[in-house]
Amino acid sequence: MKSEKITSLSGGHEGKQRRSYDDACGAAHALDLVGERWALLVMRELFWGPKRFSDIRAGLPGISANVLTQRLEGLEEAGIVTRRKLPPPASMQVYELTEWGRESEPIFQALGRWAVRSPKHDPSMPLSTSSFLLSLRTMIDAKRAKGLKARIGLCLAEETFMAVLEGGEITIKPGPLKKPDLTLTGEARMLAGAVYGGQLAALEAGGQISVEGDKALAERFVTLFPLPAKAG
Amino acid sequence: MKSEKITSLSGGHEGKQRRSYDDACGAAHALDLVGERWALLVMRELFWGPKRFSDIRAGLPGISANVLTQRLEGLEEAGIVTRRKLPPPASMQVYELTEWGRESEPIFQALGRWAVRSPKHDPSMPLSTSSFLLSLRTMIDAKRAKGLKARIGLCLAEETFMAVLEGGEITIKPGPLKKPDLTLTGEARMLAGAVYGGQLAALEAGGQISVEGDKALAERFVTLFPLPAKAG
DNA sequence: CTGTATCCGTGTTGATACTG
DNA sequence: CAGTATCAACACGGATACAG
Repeated sequence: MKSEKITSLSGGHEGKQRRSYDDACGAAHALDLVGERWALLVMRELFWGPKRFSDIRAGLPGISANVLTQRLEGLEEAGIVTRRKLPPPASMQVYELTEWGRESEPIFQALGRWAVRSPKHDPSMPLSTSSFLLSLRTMIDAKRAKGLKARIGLCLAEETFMAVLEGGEITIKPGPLKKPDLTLTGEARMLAGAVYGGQLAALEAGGQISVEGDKALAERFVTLFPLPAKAG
Repeated sequence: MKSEKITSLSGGHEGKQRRSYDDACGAAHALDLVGERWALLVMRELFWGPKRFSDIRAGLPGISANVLTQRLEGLEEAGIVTRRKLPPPASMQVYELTEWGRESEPIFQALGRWAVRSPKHDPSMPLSTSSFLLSLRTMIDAKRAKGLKARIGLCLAEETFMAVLEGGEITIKPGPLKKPDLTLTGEARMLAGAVYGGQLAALEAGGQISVEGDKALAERFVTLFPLPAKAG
């Protein structure tokens, strides 16, 4: 009878045992931490600030409540997510990434850069706000963006973000931006169509997105995110 | 009755249906492709050249034959792995990564760099040859290695690899190296102890690894791979 | 010897309904 | 809104049997 390959990652704590790869390889350990179904996507939804249970769920069509509960517990146990109760007036619970959790961004970038080259990738599926913002930071071409300095407001589904272009990088924070050079408004999928599908003019004409401010900047902005060639 | 969220990724082909996240996000698509248990680790085992079924299994303690068969089928279907039959004399089947499959290396690097900072990472577990080689390319500090040019033979568990240090990078290929500056021999876990645990001298003295050639180079080599600080 | 297929016990996942 | 309970379907891992 062989040993059961069930190593407790919870350190003595009498909670449920987790399946482990029992492998010293860093990548294998990463999968022990975030390799379960939905785990990485839950983290993705938390990248741009704390969220409530239901708001996380809204960005993850298909996840069920019990699975989200389990993933949040697991991520909290691993030190990737913390849960916080806002002070009494609002008195509600939110989840947010720890600092280390936020430092997982390169994982998403590597996954995204590689997978969009898949012959099977279908960009017409639903896209959450969080995914879209992450994709901008993933796909920006530093060479093309170098020398461009701009402050851009992004309004997606009732949420507002400030994007700052500088030194070939784009940084994004939640919240409104004062006196932006440009404001883009629309659903994530539509803005993705403008940025990745070259449909800026058509989508604006069709009213699916709105472009306020420096139109020339908008035209240039959407050229900064080239998609890599498909594999195969 | 809701739709079943079972989207065929196999395009009309009447094979098994796969569970999909139905999400345009690149990272989500990556998980559709390689998010199943063991999939990434199977890829890891194929990074340094074609392997047979049993050799893959040897690097993955805990995987069962039927699961490995399923993963290889899935990876082949996704265009990540191909199966090839060697010509009649040897007449056996091997699996290898496609070019696109090999380009997934940054995913392993991002996962590894992030996860070794986990408070729960235990480097004393088994380590496959493939993992160790991948870790060298992941952890090398370009600044420290810059200006160092060397050819190093690595002999791990009956397999030989050639590592070439140049321009702050290390490239690794299977096969023996003619007239290396240095040859390191030992099990992956022991060599890892030398490189990451600062145990070069002790392990050599204990006979667990052997160092042939330029000893000063060996001393310097093991300082090129600093581990990042733990999180939390 | 190298894989593949099938059976089976168990654990994980997900849809629905339900509770504080 | 934020989860819990329940149950059915599926995936996993072990064993074994089979095919080239």
